[in-house]
Amino acid sequence: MSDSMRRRKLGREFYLREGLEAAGMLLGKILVHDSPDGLTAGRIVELEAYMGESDKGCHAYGGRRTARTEIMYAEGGYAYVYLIYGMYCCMNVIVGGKDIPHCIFLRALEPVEGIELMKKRRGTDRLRNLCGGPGKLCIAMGIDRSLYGEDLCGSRLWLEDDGFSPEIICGRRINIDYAGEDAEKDWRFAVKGSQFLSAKL
DNA sequence: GTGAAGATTAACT
DNA sequence: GTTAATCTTCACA
Repeated sequence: MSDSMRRRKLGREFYLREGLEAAGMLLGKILVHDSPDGLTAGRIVELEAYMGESDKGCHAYGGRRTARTEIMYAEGGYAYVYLIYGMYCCMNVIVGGKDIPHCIFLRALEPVEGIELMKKRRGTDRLRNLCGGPGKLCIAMGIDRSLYGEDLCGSRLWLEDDGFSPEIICGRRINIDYAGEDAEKDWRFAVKGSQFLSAKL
């Protein structure tokens, strides 16, 4: 393949932009986790933007700053991993500058590397079922809360650009009815035509 | 210290 | 379409 297909790790500067711009840029990028069990990687095909203190759907809405949301106030380029419903982990990428708690919630990945390991972790052979949802992708990638606050410019968990520039479609975010009028915002983004989305857009 | 609610999923009817 | 599983986090006392 040509040089443009070579993957390169995204640097700190990539994450220092506001949420909606970062969302568009992150779509189609590759998430890589070098775990003790092996390396897994997946292309981001679906995500949602959470726009900080003014976004009712965001954990940092209204300036809420607790042990859990603390990492969102750091500068961009860190992982925000949390447990939901006592059973599943979800992963976010922190973007924006220091004290600007924008984040990108990863909803679905397309498996790229370490697929056998993903199948083993998920207990299924169906490719489309490996990473098609926020909880699923964390299981498949081996992401848990030990990666809370992990530096995405480090060597355990990071994002890569392989030159792929997807056609982007957008729609309303999912399952945040409690967010009132902010639940109406078209802040969910996906790669058009991908077979790996968590829900129809 | 106590209690209510949740950025989900899979298995139901 | 509805619901149980399951436990951390946060708000209040």
